[in-house]
Amino acid sequence: MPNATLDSAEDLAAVNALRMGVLRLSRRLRHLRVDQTMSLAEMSAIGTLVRCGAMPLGELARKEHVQPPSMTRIIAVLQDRGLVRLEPHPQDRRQKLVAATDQAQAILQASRSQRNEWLSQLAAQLDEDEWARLRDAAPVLHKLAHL
Amino acid sequence: MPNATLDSAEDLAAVNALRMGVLRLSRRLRHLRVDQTMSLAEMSAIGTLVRCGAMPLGELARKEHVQPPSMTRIIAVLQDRGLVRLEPHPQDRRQKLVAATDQAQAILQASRSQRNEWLSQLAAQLDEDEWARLRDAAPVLHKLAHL
DNA sequence: TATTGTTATACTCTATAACTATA
DNA sequence: TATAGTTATAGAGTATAACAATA
Repeated sequence: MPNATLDSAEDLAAVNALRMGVLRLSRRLRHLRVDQTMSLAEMSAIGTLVRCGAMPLGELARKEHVQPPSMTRIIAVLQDRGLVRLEPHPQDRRQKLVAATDQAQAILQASRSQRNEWLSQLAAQLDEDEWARLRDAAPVLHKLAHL
Repeated sequence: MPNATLDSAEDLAAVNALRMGVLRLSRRLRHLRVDQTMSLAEMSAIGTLVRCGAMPLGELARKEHVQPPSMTRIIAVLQDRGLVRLEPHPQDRRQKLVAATDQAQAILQASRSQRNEWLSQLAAQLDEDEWARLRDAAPVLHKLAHL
């Protein structure tokens, strides 16, 4: 059942905290990224490709909320590093299917221990209740970003 | 009591969702900002000044997690628009105290109805449980960004 | 004619290094 | 000598507009 109103003072305060928290955290994530040679946008694109499978460049751009020219550049970098490969679309020769390589999958896997280390340091300063709230909200954030 | 371990598969999955959700949402927030003429960094700086009161430029830069030269530029823009004023530090003539003006406070107030409208549209597509999770996590996100 | 993706170009935001003024 | 802030400069990331190839 959808939430229709959402106009209490508490909701508004939460919205502000959410906005500012996301902004500041994203700025810090930029500096704390595990693979210093890969940008967040590149990491995110690879993650989506691994999770959802190969798709045309335009569709990936829509999923990542960037314009097609921006995705063209992101993909060019990833292709140079052997993390994605481009395949012709079987029915439409205008389109290019972008697919993550095995190496991309391996990099995502390898970075997990580093992510874990960084996150543990940060989360050690949260209590169990705070961490549980983040854990519960993570999939909703994800959904919100796609609405 | 601090959370020491944080190494379960569920935790790792939550970390990934959190990272990606924050990244994507911050990208969308950039485009959905209420005052199209003001950047998120500018909004955030004003919010901090209104919330915490006047402070030296360097301290504001640390709070916002940007370098001093970046804050110099942000403040210059805000000063041109009459949203902050610079005052000499009473004890140390090297420092400049940055203070939000009444106009800045008024702008924050005026943008609230617009924020509400945008958020309502988005939140109408979440159910009550999802929205509650975001509400609970917002202050933790805020804290996490400052750790 | 409409659509997919690319190229050319410019803008925004941020950083580092070098500098000035003050402590 | 160390610190607060500024100026100059460069880099990353993204966008819009114009273009090419295909539907």
